[in-house]
Amino acid sequence: MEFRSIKGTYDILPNDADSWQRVETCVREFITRAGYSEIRTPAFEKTELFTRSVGEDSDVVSKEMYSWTDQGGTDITLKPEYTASVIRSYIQHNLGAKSPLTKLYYLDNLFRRERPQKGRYRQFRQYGIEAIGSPHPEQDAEVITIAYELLVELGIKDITLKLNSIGSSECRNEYRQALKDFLQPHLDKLSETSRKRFDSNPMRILDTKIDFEIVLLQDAPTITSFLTLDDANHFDEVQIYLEALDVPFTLDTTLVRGLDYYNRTTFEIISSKLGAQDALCGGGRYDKLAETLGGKQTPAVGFAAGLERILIAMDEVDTDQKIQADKIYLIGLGDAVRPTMLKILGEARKAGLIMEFDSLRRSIKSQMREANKIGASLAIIIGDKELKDKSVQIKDLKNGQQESIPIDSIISYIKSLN
RNA sequence: GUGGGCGUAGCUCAGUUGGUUAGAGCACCUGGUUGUGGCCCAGGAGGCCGUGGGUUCAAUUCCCAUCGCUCACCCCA
Repeated sequence: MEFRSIKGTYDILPNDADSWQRVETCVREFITRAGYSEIRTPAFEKTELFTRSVGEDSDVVSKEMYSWTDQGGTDITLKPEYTASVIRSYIQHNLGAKSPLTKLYYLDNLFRRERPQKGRYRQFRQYGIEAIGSPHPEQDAEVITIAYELLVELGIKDITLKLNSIGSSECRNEYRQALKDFLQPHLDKLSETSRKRFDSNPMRILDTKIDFEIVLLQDAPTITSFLTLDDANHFDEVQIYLEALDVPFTLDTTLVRGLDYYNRTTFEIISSKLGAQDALCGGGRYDKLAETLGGKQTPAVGFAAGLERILIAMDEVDTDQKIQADKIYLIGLGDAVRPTMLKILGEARKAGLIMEFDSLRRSIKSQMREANKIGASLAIIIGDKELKDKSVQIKDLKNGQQESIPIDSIISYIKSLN
């Protein structure tokens, strides 16, 4: 085969498109009800938007971006995540001037060049929301609740909400030092990757999957004990409000997000139905991002959820409830009837009827089989005999009853059936 | 970038201790008398057995390479 879809990309065929549409519709309705409006930004942005916001040293920027220099010499990158792009647009159009609180959502394609595996693709779809303008913990709680309740609404079971606070940058510096002090004596026993992280990004060591290190880290200082009073209060309030909203969560002091712009609240929702890539969604607060991108100081909180992963998690759920519209199949016999047949088709569709016909000039038997296959409830048959006396046969495919009616009354006849 | 698993029909998979025309189920197409579906019956189409090389009288089968898919590491949604 000469051409196939590129590694990490895939076609959504008609069969799967049904479930995609159901999920997308559900997401849009749910989020719209919560008062969030859609924003769509271009598929690519200046590369620097991401290097600056996501972080030069992050995995996403350092090795996963689809970047190129265009013919005009501009460095361009296919969006690997949406938040930076949304904030760029927020600043560019001065949305903050229209309202002190801006609530946005998106549902779109993103691109990262990673090795594909279960729940991870190079072109993937996310939906996400951003609440821009409020520094207060009730906003964190609302955002988290939307993430959680939407998954529940989609029928996904066995999900766990993990919550943490990584504080502000000041206390993170202190914590980073404390963590290094703690690990220093054990440095020679750590894995190679952990030793590298010791210098570059010690907090990532908390993500380790090595048993020995997990045990060792049980006694390590936790970020929560380094939070400033304000940070700690904020975190406490988030928890109080989540309880008020009846959203169950578990605290996880090892939850360190890979994007640089987060501060204070971070969270993640995982599903046991997925493989190693078990995060259905993740997000948190990012109060400094707008400034980083040259805007005014603007607190914000949001999350992103992977739609492929949601679809995988939903697979266990029974989603096979096909909406069966009342289809009509138009059967023509012989060359002479064709103009009349197409006239019927055109008028029926203008009248809002759901009608299909056979363009293969097949036998009546084949056409009847086709009518049955597509689940039509009625078949209209027109041949030379009918053409002569300006009538058609209408057959009810459920009970097999068939009758002859005048060709002019097809639409009114069908409408009278409902 | 690194490792494991897997590549036979559109799909799910048999099979060959190396030996003539490579199979099944589902799906698809056409028929089962003159112009009527669903069940049933009959027939049909569709595979360079992923690709290239090697061993052999003989390779879909054994060996090597390569490509692809997949899962995992890393990181993330």
